[in-house]
Amino acid sequence: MGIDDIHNTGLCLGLGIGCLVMQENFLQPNKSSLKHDQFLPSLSLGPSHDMHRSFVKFDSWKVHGELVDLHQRRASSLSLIEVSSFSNSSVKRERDLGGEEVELERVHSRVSDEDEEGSPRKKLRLSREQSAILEDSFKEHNTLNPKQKQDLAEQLNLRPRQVEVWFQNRRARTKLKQSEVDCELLKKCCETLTEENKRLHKELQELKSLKVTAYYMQLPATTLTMCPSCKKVDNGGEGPSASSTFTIRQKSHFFTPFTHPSAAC
DNA sequence: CGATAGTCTTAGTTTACATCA
DNA sequence: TGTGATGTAAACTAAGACTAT
Repeated sequence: MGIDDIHNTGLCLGLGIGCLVMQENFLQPNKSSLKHDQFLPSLSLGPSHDMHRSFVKFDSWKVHGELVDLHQRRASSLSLIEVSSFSNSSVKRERDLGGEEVELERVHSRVSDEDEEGSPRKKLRLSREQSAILEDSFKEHNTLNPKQKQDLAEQLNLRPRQVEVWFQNRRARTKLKQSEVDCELLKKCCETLTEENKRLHKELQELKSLKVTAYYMQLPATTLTMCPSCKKVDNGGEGPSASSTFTIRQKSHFFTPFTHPSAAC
């Protein structure tokens, strides 16, 4: 049973609201307390990164000062940060937040493929310390402004380009993980709907057989509106048109009462 | 107000390295 | 111990959005 089948159940609206409520709660977190490593489940199928993107952009500007402190503290506790750069780079000037220019290393793709000897690039493996500091930084904000990038690169003995790439890949991994979580939620939602659909089909069959029995026994139509939960009989129906009376009452009376029988009576 | 260049991000891909059967 | 398959992560590319000039 796929997602398309959910729409075919004819029941997805009611249960879908449950999902939407859940989604709404997930998508409206208290943003100021949201941690980047605690991603909230979401059933959103559309592109949802725009809101998140604008949020993290704001966040990265806001906490810049704290970030530097955090990293300085962390680095001071480490005995050694390995030097892990392999490739050449060209130098370019990038504008900082305030418009002042900061000299940054700028790596152009093909240049970085070769080291000084012109041999093919060696693949960098970040040390544990480097990874830990990058993770800490990512928890603070998952994007970097040029100044933050430069500071982090200096602290880690990496090129700014390497820091930038690490953040790009880290964001991609986070997104992938979140997709997996979303997928699991959708699966569970689908299973729930399938069960509900089966149950309702079964009830429908029972009601249909009850109706046929009543017709052949020539019982009054009002008998058919008896609630199966509380056994009360609704006397409101009148006239010989047993089937139409029953149909209308079935929809209004029997749909929710199975989950909340007392509320129906 | 439209054109252009520069920057940044994402999605997808390639590639080097580590691990395991 | 050597080797191929596989997974992971660093690095790259292309395209689109946005902004400043």
